[in-house]
Amino acid sequence: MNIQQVAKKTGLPAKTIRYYEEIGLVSPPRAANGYRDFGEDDAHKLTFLGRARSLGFSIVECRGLLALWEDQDRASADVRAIAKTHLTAIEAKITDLCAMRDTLSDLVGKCAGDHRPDCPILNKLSAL
Amino acid sequence: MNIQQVAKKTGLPAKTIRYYEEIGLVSPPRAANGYRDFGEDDAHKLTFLGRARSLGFSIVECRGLLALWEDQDRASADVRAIAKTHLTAIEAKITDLCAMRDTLSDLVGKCAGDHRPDCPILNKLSAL
DNA sequence: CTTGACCTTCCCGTTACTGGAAGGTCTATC
DNA sequence: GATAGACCTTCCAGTAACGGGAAGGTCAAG
Repeated sequence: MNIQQVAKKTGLPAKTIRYYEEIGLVSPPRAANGYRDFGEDDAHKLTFLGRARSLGFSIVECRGLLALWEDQDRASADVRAIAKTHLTAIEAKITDLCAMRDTLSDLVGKCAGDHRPDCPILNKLSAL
Repeated sequence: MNIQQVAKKTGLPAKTIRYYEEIGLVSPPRAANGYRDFGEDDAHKLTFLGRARSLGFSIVECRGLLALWEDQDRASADVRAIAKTHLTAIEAKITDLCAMRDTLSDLVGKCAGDHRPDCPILNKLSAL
């Protein structure tokens, strides 16, 4: 498979796949002409990576998950630990964003949004 | 005021303040020895920036808010527009993260997390 | 044999800083 | 006056995870 084909199959941009090769997440063999020649195993791995990334796992975490995925003797506890850490981080981010949203939503609600210069949003940001 | 003093006063790291000067958000005068010499106006501006950043506004948005803040003839509608756009982006991000959280939370709940290799998390990520 | 769609590598740009090195300055103390 | 330590300065590099685009090789079709 050439890179465009595996891109289509996995849903990842070709650029991303090249990048993943560069950082050692996949190592497709090369054809005689120098083109990457992806096998089903590579495609499967890339699909795995795409799913993990879409769940917000960082590249470092993905590397860890990939290693566990390929280790037949892994303990599910190790996978669960990575996922739990990530889950906690996501929850923290959600909490942060919700606080921002609440404040902003409140301010937007209070701002007349007309031609006049008086603005509760700016007032809040510049309050002493 | 020297940079450390204004840093303490605004809660921003000195490095960040230098960066804000570099990108033109503030322009403190220099003393004879070359040190930045912040006035109350600079400190106030930096406080404003810190608050806006803590609400998740990007630097570009902050630049816009700052310009409006300093424009006595501004229309509150312009401020409100920036805030609403940002609010929408935040809400989208929250939606995304909540979806990730739900999926992950479900998977973590299903994973035994013991010494055995069987793991619903990896199964989900590698499903064909 | 040419066109167009692939493929390759390489390098820069993105966001908003952070860390660190090399070197000048100020203040206090001995 | 020397020195130590706490400031200050600039500049350079790195972060996460790619995306854009240039320059150039390859392949299949007409």
